[in-house]
Amino acid sequence: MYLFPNAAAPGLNTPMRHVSYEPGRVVGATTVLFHEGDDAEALYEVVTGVFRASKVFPDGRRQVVAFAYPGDIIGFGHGDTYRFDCDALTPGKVQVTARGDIMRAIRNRPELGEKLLTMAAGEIASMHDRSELLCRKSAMERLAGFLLSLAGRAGKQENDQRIELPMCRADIADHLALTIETVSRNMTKLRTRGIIDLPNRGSFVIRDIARLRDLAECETLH
Amino acid sequence: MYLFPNAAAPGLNTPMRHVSYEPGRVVGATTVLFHEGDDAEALYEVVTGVFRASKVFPDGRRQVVAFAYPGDIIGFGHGDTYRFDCDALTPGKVQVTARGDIMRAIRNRPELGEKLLTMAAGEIASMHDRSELLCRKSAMERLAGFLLSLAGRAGKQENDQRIELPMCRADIADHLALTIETVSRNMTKLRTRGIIDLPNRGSFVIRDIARLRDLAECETLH
DNA sequence: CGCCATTTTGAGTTGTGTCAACCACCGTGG
DNA sequence: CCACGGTGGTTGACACAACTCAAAATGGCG
Repeated sequence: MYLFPNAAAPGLNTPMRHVSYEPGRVVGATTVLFHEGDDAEALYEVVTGVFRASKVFPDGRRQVVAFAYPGDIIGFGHGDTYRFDCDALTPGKVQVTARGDIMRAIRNRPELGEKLLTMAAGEIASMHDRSELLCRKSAMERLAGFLLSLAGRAGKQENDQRIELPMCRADIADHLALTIETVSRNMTKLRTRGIIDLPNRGSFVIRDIARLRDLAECETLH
Repeated sequence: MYLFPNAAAPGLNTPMRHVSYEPGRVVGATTVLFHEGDDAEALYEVVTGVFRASKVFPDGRRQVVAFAYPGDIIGFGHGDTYRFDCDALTPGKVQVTARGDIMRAIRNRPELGEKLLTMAAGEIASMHDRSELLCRKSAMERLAGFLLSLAGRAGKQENDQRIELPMCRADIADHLALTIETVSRNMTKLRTRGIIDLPNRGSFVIRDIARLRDLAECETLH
């Protein structure tokens, strides 16, 4: 993931913003923040919009590492060069902090280093969960879990609220390590069972969040 | 993984050992270093032997997170409590460092915090590779890659050298997210094709490392 | 309205899991 | 020294979820 949900390190955002006084950068949809292999010069905090971190393998397969929502920080945990591409799915705004500023800040304020280590630990834990998700869960469990995570990020945990789906099926498929056909079939299944609605391509509505949660957890309800 | 290969942070081992003057702990096979949920009080550096980090899920399935060889450090990247169990596959020796000592050392020497962050970045990168391995690779690619990684750790990159296989099939299966039957079938396939030998349960010999590398990389050679 | 990209649906294939039987190794005890 | 029992490993038959290839349908946009 390489992305830290802000909850992972409460209180860290403030000191980080103080490190640098860049005004923030406004970007349009499809704007590329950086490519895999570029010098990892900066950290990006998503202010508005949705960003996509993805990686293309030699054989052409693609892995969408993460979708970054407001509050997420992109670019931490790389070495000298970025390990994936990052671009904008929607118009948005990012707060840019130079890498060097971070390291300098750590030297002056060791407790900041500790906080970053705590963030790293949280990041590692979430990668753990992700690798469990990818290797042990069925297509339906993955999709249900994904839709729930979108609902959580949007702060819409109730039934019947419309939730944006800014990524296309191919993005979802590459994120969950499935094919677009499998994603589509399971979407349809959820819809015909009355668990979700698909009013149009760019959004969905959870009609029965309890059953969706069951599907995300349990092997045998598909 | 939560384990740092020593290569990830050259020069870090020395300062870490200086933090605490514990003499090292000798343990027998099957000794448990810690359980999931225990207070994460210490870091363990493997001096000799092979250790296993694993996690059991509510439904009884198990994931072997990593195998730790001499030089690897176990216990970093957890929060307040360990996130998996760790026990010894063989008799061995570990160097124990109290967690508090690490954090104290960071306060006094900020550059140590930077090093640890670099290690964390390396750790995150290896988790990345692992999640690619688990979700995009076939059983044969996984197994071939696993055997190659064992050869690498043992420093035996040439053909016809006997390499220890201290873990049982079930451990391998749970590490690669496969069943023991699938592991076994692919082992047999490698043997009948003359790519490896299996002189006994506890070891293997690579007969044709070039072909093994091809299998670890390429989708279509199985 | 009509075009094009995206999504959905359908039909058939395949790799891996499941369940079950069998085998081989190895320590134990007579 | 060998028979025995048990654990761990291998092999076989079958099932099924997800993939592949192909075609149809949908939706957005000029």
